[in-house]
Parts: sequence; structure tokens; C-alpha cells
Amino acid sequence: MTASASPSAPSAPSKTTSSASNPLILMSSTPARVRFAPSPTGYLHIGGARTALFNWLYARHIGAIFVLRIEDTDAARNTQEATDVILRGLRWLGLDWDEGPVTGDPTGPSRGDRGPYFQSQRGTIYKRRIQELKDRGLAYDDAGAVRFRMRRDPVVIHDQIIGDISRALTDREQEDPDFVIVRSDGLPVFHFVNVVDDIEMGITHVVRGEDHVSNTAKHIALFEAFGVQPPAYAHIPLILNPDGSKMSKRDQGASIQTYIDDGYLPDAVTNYLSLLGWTPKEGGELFTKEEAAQRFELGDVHRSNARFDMKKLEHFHFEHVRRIAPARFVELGVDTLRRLGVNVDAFPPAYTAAALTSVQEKGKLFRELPTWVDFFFLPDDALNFDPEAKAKALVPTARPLLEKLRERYASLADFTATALEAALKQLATDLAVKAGPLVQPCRVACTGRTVGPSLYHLLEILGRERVLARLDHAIAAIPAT
RNA sequence: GGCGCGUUCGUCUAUCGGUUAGGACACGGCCCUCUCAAGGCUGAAAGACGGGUUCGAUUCCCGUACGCGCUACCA
Repeated sequence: MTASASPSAPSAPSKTTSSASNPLILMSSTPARVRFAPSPTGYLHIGGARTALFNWLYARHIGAIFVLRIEDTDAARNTQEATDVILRGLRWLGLDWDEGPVTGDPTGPSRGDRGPYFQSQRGTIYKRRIQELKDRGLAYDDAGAVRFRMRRDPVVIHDQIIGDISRALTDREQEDPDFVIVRSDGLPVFHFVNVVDDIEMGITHVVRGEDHVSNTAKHIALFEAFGVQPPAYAHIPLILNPDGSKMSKRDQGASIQTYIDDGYLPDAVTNYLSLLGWTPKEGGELFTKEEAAQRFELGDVHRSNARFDMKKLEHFHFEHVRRIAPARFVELGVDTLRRLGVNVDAFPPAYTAAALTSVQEKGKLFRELPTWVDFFFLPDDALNFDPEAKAKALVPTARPLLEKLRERYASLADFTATALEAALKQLATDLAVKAGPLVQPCRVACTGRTVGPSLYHLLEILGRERVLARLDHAIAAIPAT
């Protein structure tokens, strides 16, 4: 069987509307409901973000309601701040939810009528459901805990991605098949609350990490115990470290915050993430999440884990950043520069915009922006010459060249990129030298570095006054012979 | 140990039994060039292993190896 082949039963549609194989959905006029149910651990894991993304893509593709539920049963560890981190991460990625919390406050406002959307607020619901199982003889007290009467025969999971899986009891489970659903301290466990919430919230599709496949047998048994048809399941492959090991909290790039801090474009992150474990049938690699949502099919999701490749993510950032509207780039750039302490507000907005736009095509991470444009915002006599650049370009032989260049630029009629280029090349011809010996010292004189935006454009943006001042300053800084 | 899932270039992947096994990132070379890039051209690079089935297997089946997940009164 190929990776893209349909794992479904012969009679079931191979793709598109996996919900069509679910009578519950077919017969109902209520829309499908999809959910992302993170536990607030203090950070949003890249794998969790991708799970959220796939849920979002699928929900948007089929027009389902996307529900966000916070699984904060561990009161000690789950703080409001920890939940805020998740919400912030999802919002940054642009993954909006139709129902769920508005803030990280469990008792705060929420959207939707199936709440509360924090498990910490759903205690009475769980108690009622426990009693229901007990009344039916499907759960019983055991040493202070409550156990569920698990079925002993293999459970078949109809997974939309993996296909049919028959999950038999393990050796340990054979000895003790009835698993705990309420701990002796009174707290219901994950398997139980997860299923109860999915029932109460009317979840029709569960899209989650492959690490839950084995658990799904328990969940299905629980659904059956409640007399409810289980949702359609889709288990997506995991994201691994570059070396193939499991990506954990400490690993580089594990937290979404990394990408926020480094200044990646959210669309680049979602684009890259969507391609880790999914390929659109129609082909193509570069797209927005909205475009991805149009094409997203669970049947096209892969079955094997993928390793994370930061270089490729950077490439997607490069491609996306060059495509966004200049105004948007400027907006993001100004935010970043302010945050990193560059004094942009002392300059006219048009100047700042021009300065930033000159490097948009470089496609750099926003965090790297100061390296490329900080010279625009420094006093003319306070440029920090990169030592290597200075040693290489601001040498005695460059002095007469710079002096001549200053002369020409001082008397230039139009201080525009084309005129600046023409004047420099004319001077090179007149002096019988190549352009390089003029270009490099001029660049270092005006920017302090050997790399940067296009020289003539940068000069035009700086303007005659600054350029002449910088040339003077550089000429004075050239060591005597 | 048990129960599951997986295995195509370094990485992400295409391939619905017959292909010179294609693309992207990364890497090398050439061209272009005001720096760095970008762009164009180009190079190297893959079917884990062993059995079947078949006229023919990367593709279907079995086994082995390896990887991953689960195996909690964690989620």
C-alpha cells in the first residue's frame, strides 16, 4: 500500500469527505466539530503547533467548527500564564478558533455554548459521567480509585490516515485490563476527561499526534460505554529532531517562542509545518495556510515521522518575506527594530520605510534586521566600523578615491540611485580604476560594513547631507600612510 | 518483554507494477554582478536487508533489522 492510498474500507470514499463515511455526520445537519486540546505546560511545542495547524486546516477545509479546549487538570502546574502562552502562540500563527477561551483565565470569558473550555472548570460534568458508568456497572471503586471495565478483545481503530488498526491488549493489560479513570486523590485521568469532553462538546473528528494511537483503544471503549459513536480519528506523524530523536522541551526549536523571537513570518512557519507530514495532491510547496486549507485532505497526510530542518524553514521565510506587501514588511520591521533598541522613532516615517524596504528582498529573519539597516539610524560620526571592513577598505590608497568621490557627489544634480551610480562609474573611468576600489570604501564609509543593501539605493535613501558627512568622517578615519 | 506504527537522495518528499526513480532545502561548479544575496545553467546524491508473488518490483505479501510511539492512580 502506498502512503497516499486510502486505508478505508472499500465502500468508504477514499478522500475529501472522510466525514461522509461517518453516518452521524452524514445524517446530521450540524456542522462537523474539530478540536485542539493542549495542556498548558508553559510553552507551545512545535509538534503541538503542527497538530493545531492540521486541525485548523481540516476544520477550514470542511467548514467545521474549530474548538480550543484547555486540558488543565494539573492545577499545580497549569497557570494562567501557561495558558496565555498557548493562546499567544496560536494567535501568532494565525490559527483562530471558533469556540474556546478568550484569555488564559479559566473563569474568564469564552466563546461558544459548549463550555467551560477549561477542564479545571468541568469537575461536576466528570462526576456525573463517572456516576453514569458506575450506575451501569461499567466502572467500580478500587482502593480509593475508580476503574473502568475495559473490554478484553482487540479494538479496531478506523484511522483516516493510518487505516484500520487492530489494537490487542498488551501482556500487562491482560493481567489488569481495567484502567483507572479517577485517581485516589479524586482527579479524573486524561483518557476519561478527554473522551467525556469530546462527547459533551460534540467533537466529530479527532486529529492528534500518533503518540495517541495506542490510547485510542481505551478511548473507543469509553465512547462505547457511554453509548456514543466514537469520532473519526486521524493520527498524524510526529516531528523529530534532525538526528531522528524525539523532540523534547529542551531541544533547539521545540518552542514556538523561538520563531517569534527570531522573527520568522508566521506564514512561513505554517507553510513549512504543513509540509512536514503532508503533501498537497496538486503539488506545489509555497502557499499560505488559507491556500493549504483549500487543498488539505486527511488522506494525503503521511504515515511516517519527519525530521525538523531549520534550513528549509528559513528558506520558506525567505520566500514569504519577499512576497509580503512592503507596507507590511515595514510595519513588522519597525516593531522589530524598536524592540531591539534601534532608534527608528527619531527619523521620518518615510525615511524609515525606505530604509527597511531596501532590504526586504534579502529575506532575512527580522531579528537580523539591525545588522542590515542600523547604519541608517546612527549619527554620521558615530558609525561603528567593522574592524575587518575598515582594515580592508579604509586604507591609505582609498583616501584620494574617496575624496574625489565626495567631490563628485557634492556637486551631483540629482542625488538618485541612477545618478549616483553613473557618477561613480564615470569617476572610475576618469581615474582608470575599476568600480570596486570606489564602491567598497564608499560602502564601508557609509554603512560601516562590507555587506548591506544595494549601494546606490542606500546612498539615495541616506541623502546627500548624510553621505557627505560620512565620507568626511571616513576619510578622517583613514590611517596615515 | 508486550501491543502498535513506520522505513525512497544528508533532510522534506513524488511515484496509484514497467520511469534515465522526479522536485524542494542543503552542498559543489559555472554565468551574472556595486557587497551580501537573488537569479540562470549545472554536478554529486536514494528505494534498509532477505525471501516470495509476477513476464516485470521502490510499488503487493512474509520475515529480519532498524527507528518511533504506547505499555502510569502523566497528559
